[in-house]
Amino acid sequence: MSYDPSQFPAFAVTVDVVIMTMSEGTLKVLLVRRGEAPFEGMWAIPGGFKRPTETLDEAAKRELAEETGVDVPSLLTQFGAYGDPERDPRMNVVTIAYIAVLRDVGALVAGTDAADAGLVPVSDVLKGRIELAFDHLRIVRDALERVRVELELTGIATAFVGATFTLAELRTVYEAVWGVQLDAANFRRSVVAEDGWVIPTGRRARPGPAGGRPAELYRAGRAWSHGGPIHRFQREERK
Amino acid sequence: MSYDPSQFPAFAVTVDVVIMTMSEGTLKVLLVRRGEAPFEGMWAIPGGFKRPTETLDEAAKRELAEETGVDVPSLLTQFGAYGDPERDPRMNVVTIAYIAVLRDVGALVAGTDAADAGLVPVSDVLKGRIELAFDHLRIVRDALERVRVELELTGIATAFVGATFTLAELRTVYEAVWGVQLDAANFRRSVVAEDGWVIPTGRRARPGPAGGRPAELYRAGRAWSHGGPIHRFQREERK
DNA sequence: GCTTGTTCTGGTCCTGTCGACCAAAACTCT
DNA sequence: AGAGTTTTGGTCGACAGGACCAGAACAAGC
Repeated sequence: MSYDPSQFPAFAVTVDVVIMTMSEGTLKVLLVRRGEAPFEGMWAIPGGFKRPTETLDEAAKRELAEETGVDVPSLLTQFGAYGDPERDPRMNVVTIAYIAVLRDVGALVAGTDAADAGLVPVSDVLKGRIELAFDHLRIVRDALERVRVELELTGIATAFVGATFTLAELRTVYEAVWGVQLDAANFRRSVVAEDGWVIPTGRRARPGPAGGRPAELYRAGRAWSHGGPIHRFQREERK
Repeated sequence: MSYDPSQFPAFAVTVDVVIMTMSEGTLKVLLVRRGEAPFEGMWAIPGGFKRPTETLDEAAKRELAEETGVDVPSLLTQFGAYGDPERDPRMNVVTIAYIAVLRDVGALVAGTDAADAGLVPVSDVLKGRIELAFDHLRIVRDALERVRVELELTGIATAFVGATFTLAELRTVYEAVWGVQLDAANFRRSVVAEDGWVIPTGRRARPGPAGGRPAELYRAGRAWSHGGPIHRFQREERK
């Protein structure tokens, strides 16, 4: 606790944002291609320096806006800090990592220069099929684990889908994030039973190319802070 | 993503450790009294500067050892980063916050200068009966919430008790952290049913001053990563 | 128009879990 | 010995969750 304000080790502080989305039924993460050394040309999580005048949350929000143009993120959660001495070969950098969960940002990404930004399946990153700069692999791993927990504890699931959605869409979120298969009927019962979480709009969705009965459209109700309708514990152990 | 290594805003990076323990049946937090400005004489969470050569986890471990002498913490978890521009009036300080859960450290604290370290009930801090320096109140609040979640998801409960313990001791941990009342018989069934989590030693504990049947002594088995024996969801809603 | 295929919706059944409650066991203290 | 206390073990009922089935509502093909 010896505390000398004039003499302290200086660090660079950055904010990295793991932007996750559902696309084509699988969980994807937004990556950018680095234009400079070190790790030039390699994929990385978007991020940048924190400014002295802003809070960490504000910095994350700014980085997200700069990268995707999304201004009001439905979910932006801090989940970890990384400060290993050798994580950046140039200097001492401590980074604060955030998760942003967005509705499909495929259009946004396509709008930017397609060469330096892309949506990549999370599984490809975890399996090492895509190598990331710095310790970003570890950050993505931790982010996924956090999303898995958050999915059970909070209303984060609706952040993956649009303003209105079918229960089948919502179900694919759980299935993709947890890597499980859920019974459509049972899922429906659990979600609808949780009072006030999803609100029927009365309208119906257009069936997909394969036909099928049109699904009811719902919109997100209040998000709870504890205890979602779907739990994953037994599922994992038995699988 | 413009990234100029030679020109970046410099920050001080500190590591703060919220040390929690069970004492006299209630949840307590270890606080130190500040000896210097700002906030001189006020209670604060122990912490200090991160060194450029160590990782964040190592820094937290070092701070914990310096403060309590405990070298092998049963639990030391990073749970948040705080970097509001005005959180330290002197300069830009980003702090990484850790939780350390320890078996009763009352003896350790008594060993140090009693004037500048003390175990304080967490509830007193949350209710504002004890004012903390910086944004440490918020940090303690977040720490408690994290412990509550962790208690359900991991084997953290055994970190609060000693090497061997009775199920009644373990039950008071859940009751104190969650603020609930649990049925002793049901608690026992749940915990013992979880295979391999607590291991009976065959020995028995001495009954307390009020007498009563002597309880079996257990020791901690493996800690699981997901899905503890006790859940709190319905409990909270009904209470 | 009818059939087939697909998807969503609603229902039943069954098992396991969890809380409430009760009773016996094993100790201390008077 | 008896009262009080705490642990341990058991029963019972409510309820949630998963497996499974059937009907409803659409598209596409013949």
